[in-house]
Amino acid sequence: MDCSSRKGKSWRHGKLRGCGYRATVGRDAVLDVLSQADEHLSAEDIYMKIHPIHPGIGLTSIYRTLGILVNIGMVHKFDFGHGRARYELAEHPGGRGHHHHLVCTGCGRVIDYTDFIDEEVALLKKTEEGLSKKYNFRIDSHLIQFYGLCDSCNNSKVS
Amino acid sequence: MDCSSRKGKSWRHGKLRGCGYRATVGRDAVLDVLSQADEHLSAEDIYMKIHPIHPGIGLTSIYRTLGILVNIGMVHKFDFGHGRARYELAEHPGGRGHHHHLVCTGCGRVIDYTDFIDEEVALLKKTEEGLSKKYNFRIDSHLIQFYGLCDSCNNSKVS
DNA sequence: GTTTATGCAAACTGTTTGCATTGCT
DNA sequence: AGCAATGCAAACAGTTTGCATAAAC
Repeated sequence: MDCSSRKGKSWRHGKLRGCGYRATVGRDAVLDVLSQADEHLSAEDIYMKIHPIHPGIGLTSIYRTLGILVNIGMVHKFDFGHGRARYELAEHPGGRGHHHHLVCTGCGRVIDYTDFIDEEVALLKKTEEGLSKKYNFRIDSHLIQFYGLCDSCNNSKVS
Repeated sequence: MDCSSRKGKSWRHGKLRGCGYRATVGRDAVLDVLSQADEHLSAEDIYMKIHPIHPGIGLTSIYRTLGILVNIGMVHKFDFGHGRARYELAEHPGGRGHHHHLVCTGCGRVIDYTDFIDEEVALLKKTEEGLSKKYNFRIDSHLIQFYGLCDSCNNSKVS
């Protein structure tokens, strides 16, 4: 979904409103937490961060809000295979902050990397064009992840 | 995990045995179903296919078997964001059968594509090398997925 | 004032686990 | 024989939903 909106100081509200949603305290709080986060947060992580400030906001609303934000493209939802979904603010591919993931299958650690991002994004863009045409598919986003063992898991492994 | 094994007609048994697991009817059945499947199956899909032939094999075993197979690298586990994990036989990157995914966020359809695979794999390999070195990470596998709307979902969308 | 969002508790779903039994080697 | 694998039922975790209330517009 795209839903037009003006940018600006509180363009989040604009974006929500433009998509037909109301701007509420809870939704704002979720966006605040996500924009201050430097890692991928689970719904419960977000709840924990919001709760001290807005004790009235329940986990259910967090889930409902995240659902909306993912739908309108403001937030990306990830699954690193640890049973719970993780969320982060959407960034334009190629823009500052765009990254891919390195997931440790040992301890679950997730490293964001930006190395090779430009090349990757360039190839992805080309691939996207080809695929869109061939399969008549409108591509909205992509996901690149590498799986393996991180430094510490590698060392602690008995072989 | 790597676990040495001889190839050959029933190298699956060898692989299992080599990793210290026993070769059982259930495990064989799971591997059979996976190798005959032309799409990504969920644990329950696999159960459904096995049940008519081996009514004695329960869903629990399927899960346990899949866990093992994923661990020893014979099977890849995917999450396309539809609540259930999906499994497919592992293929060597660059080998015949290696593909990436196009996931429709509308209807959940997953298209395997092999277009651009060579280029993608080449770049991934280079990226892997760089990342391995920089983060001292042992990379075992990668995941590339594109999300968007498929042909039919695109057309049925009212905008 | 009307409509949408929320909280709470209960429901749901996919997956995991405990334990007694079975089956591989 | 000995130990690993299995089935069953129950437990579990994250997420979703029904419904009455509260808040946004």
